[in-house]
This record gives sequence, structure tokens and C-alpha cells, in this order.
Amino acid sequence: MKDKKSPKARYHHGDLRTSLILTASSMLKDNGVENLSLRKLADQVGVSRTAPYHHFKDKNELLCAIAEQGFSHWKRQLEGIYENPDLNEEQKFRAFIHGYISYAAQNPEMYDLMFGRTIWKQNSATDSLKDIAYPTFQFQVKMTRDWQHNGLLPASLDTLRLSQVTWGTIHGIARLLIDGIYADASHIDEMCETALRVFVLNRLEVDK
Amino acid sequence: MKDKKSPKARYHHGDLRTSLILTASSMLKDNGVENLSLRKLADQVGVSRTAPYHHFKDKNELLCAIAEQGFSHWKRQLEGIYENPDLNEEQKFRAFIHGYISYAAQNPEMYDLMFGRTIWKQNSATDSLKDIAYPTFQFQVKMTRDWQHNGLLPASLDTLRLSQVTWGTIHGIARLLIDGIYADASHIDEMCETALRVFVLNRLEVDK
DNA sequence: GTAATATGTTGACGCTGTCAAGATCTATGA
DNA sequence: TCATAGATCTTGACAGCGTCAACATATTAC
Repeated sequence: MKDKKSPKARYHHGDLRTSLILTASSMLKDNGVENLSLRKLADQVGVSRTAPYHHFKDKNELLCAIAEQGFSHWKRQLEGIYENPDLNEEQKFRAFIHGYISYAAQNPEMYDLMFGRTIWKQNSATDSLKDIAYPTFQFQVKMTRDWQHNGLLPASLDTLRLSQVTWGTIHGIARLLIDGIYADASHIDEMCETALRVFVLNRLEVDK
Repeated sequence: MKDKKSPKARYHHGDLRTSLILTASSMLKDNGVENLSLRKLADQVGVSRTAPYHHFKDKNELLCAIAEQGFSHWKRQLEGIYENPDLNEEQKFRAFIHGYISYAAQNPEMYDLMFGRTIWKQNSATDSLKDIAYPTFQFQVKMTRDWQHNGLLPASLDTLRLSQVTWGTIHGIARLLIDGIYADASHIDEMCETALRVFVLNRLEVDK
């Protein structure tokens, strides 16, 4: 050790945990989960391959921590739409659908991590992730209930089932887009409008 | 080589390609794509680790071949519903939705392979797979068009967009189920009925 | 029957996640 | 102040993965 304290050559990193999450998020965005390796990540950050294990039990815990960041960002965005006083109920519903799909289209890898099987299959989500993810899911149920009370969505249907169906719809459209089954992102707006009309408008201006 | 022709000890397998697809499908069903390795597969079939490479260019080609089988089975099932003369249009639509979700719920790993990002992302589907997958997708568009003509679905909407939305809906519900975000399979029927009412019934018996 | 081809094998390479053991820095408390 | 405990980072090692190259053996074609 020649340099006493060159900032790059310190034995201890300082805030490795945060650096790992940040760099990993960036690598995720560029190349997807399937190309995110702990070794490349450690290399990028400038530490040895096993250093991350002092901050995350295993790779899954790192992925959950990244997803947490995503949910936090995501939840703020959702709430921002729902609490915007300048929008009426139908506009909120429209903004919600467009916002949801846009987020997925603009952050496909993060969306995949947040809502994909890598984390959720086989219950590998950490408690910490569940603590932020579950309330987000529930927030969607709450919005659905409100829209039912407002007459925007049919009040006759069970709220939980209806919110599963509405969420399923936009989730499914998002997945078709980001998984490359419908690669053409130029139709996003039209698809959103069609979904909207299926859920809302067809009930108001009855098809004759 | 002691035995002249013990059926287990032959140098050439006989129909390795078929055996690989069959065994791989079984392993897929049990453990998912993420746990399907060529080496374990070869071991199971009783050949060396590189033998599969004489029948498939790489792992992706094997996966595509498996998915082809899935699509073939799947397409027959779809057509069986659609061409059943004992069902009226609404019953067909209902059977289609229930059949779709049931297939996904009963064959989650195959469904994931057929409609997931492993194959479709980055255009890794083989031509052979596309030849069977694309017509299946188009068959859904055709059904949607017919249901529009029958008045079951709104004729005012663009057929392609509408079929993307209806497919998106059941695809999304299927994914939520098989990815473990909604693990509770006991609600499948209720979710299907809710989706059905959103698409069809709400338009007929207008919510008052 | 011999040559070409199809199909199988072993060896090797670089990549991966992760464990164990040891090195080095930081913080605690006597 | 200084030893020591704990946090953090390192190298070494291992098994598993997909895949390539080189070689062996069986089948097919002329």
C-alpha cells in the first residue's frame, strides 16, 4: 500500500451496499436480470467477487433490494396520479392505465424484476420487499373500490376480483410488450385507449 | 463392449432427438426452465453431455422445440373449443377464457416457456417455432373478429387492438397466477367470470 | 468394401454463485 | 492508550453451467 489514502485504494469501500444497489440497477437496466452477475457487478464497483456477501445473503437478496427501490419509485408515481386534484375520476383512471404501461415500457427490466417470476415464484421475496410491495398491490384494490363507488367501474362486481382483472389486463399488456411478443411500442397508446373503453366507456355509451 | 446389443448399451441411441424433447418436457414440468440444464438432461437420457449438440444447435433451439410441442397441443385445444357445435358464441367465449387460464394453471412451466421472455425476448425464437406460434396468435384475432360480428364484443373497436386487450387480460391473469403473485388458484373461476362480465355481460345488462 | 456422413465420446475453457479461511480496518471499553 | 472484538474485504476453492474442439464409432451411399 503506497498511497496512504487515495480514495480509490481504500481497503474499506465506505458505502458498498448503496453502491452495489446503484450500480446493479444500472446494469439491470442495460442488460436485464439474466445478464446481471454478482462477479461483473463487484468488478464494476471495484471490489472483490465475494465482497457483496457481507451486505447481501445471496443474489436473491440483492435483487429484492433493487426491486424495493423500484417499488418505492413506482408507488410515489401511482399516488401522484391518484391524488392529483386536477383530474376527475375518469382522467385518473386513464392516467393510471397510461402511466402503468408507460412505466413498464420505459423500465422493462425493472418492471420484469418487480413483477416477474424471478422474485415471486417460490416465495423468494424478502420480508423487506414484501413490506413495500404488498401495500402497493393493496393500493390498487383501494383505487378500484373508489372507482366502483364513483360509478366508473361496475359496483356489482367483487372489488378484489375486479381489481385482479383490471390489474391483470394492464399487467398482461405490459408483459406482452416488454417480453417482445408485441414488440411494436408505437401501439401503446391505442392499446391503452382500447382497454379503457372496454372497462369504462362501453358501459356508459352502450354499444348499439 | 461386452454385450453385443444390450438395448441400453448401444453406441447410437436410435431417436435421441425425440427422447431429448420428451425428457426435457418432463423435467421442465417438474422444475421449470431455470432448473433445466443440458447436462442433467443428457445424464437423464443416458448420453454424454455434448450429444444433444448433434440435434440442437444450442440450448435455445431445444427450448424452442419443446415450446413447439406445447403450441401444437395448445392450438388443438383452442380449435376444439372454437369449433364445438354444441356451444353458442357466449359459451365459446366463456370456454375459451376458462380453458386458457386452466391450461396455464395446469401447465405453468410450459406456459411460461411458450409465452415468456426466455424465448421471445431478443428474438430468439426459431423459424420453426414461429411457424406454429404466429398462426396461434392470429387465430385469437380471428376469434375476436367473429365475436365482434356476433355482437358479443363491441364492433366499434379495432379488432387487432381489442384482441390484444382481451388476450392481454387473460395472459395477465395467467401470469399473476403462475408467477406466484396471486398464488391462490382457488379463485381462478371467479376471476374468469369477472373478466367475462367485464368484456361481455356488462354491455348487455347495463349496470344501472 | 470403402469412403462419407451421422452420431456419439472425452477434454477443456470461461463463466457463474457461493463457501471457508485469512487479512485489514474500525469501534468498543478497560 | 491500547488490546480486542466485530465489520468488512481478500484470495482460494468447488461444483455446476453452456459450449467448442478433437476424436471414436456406427450407419449410409457409392
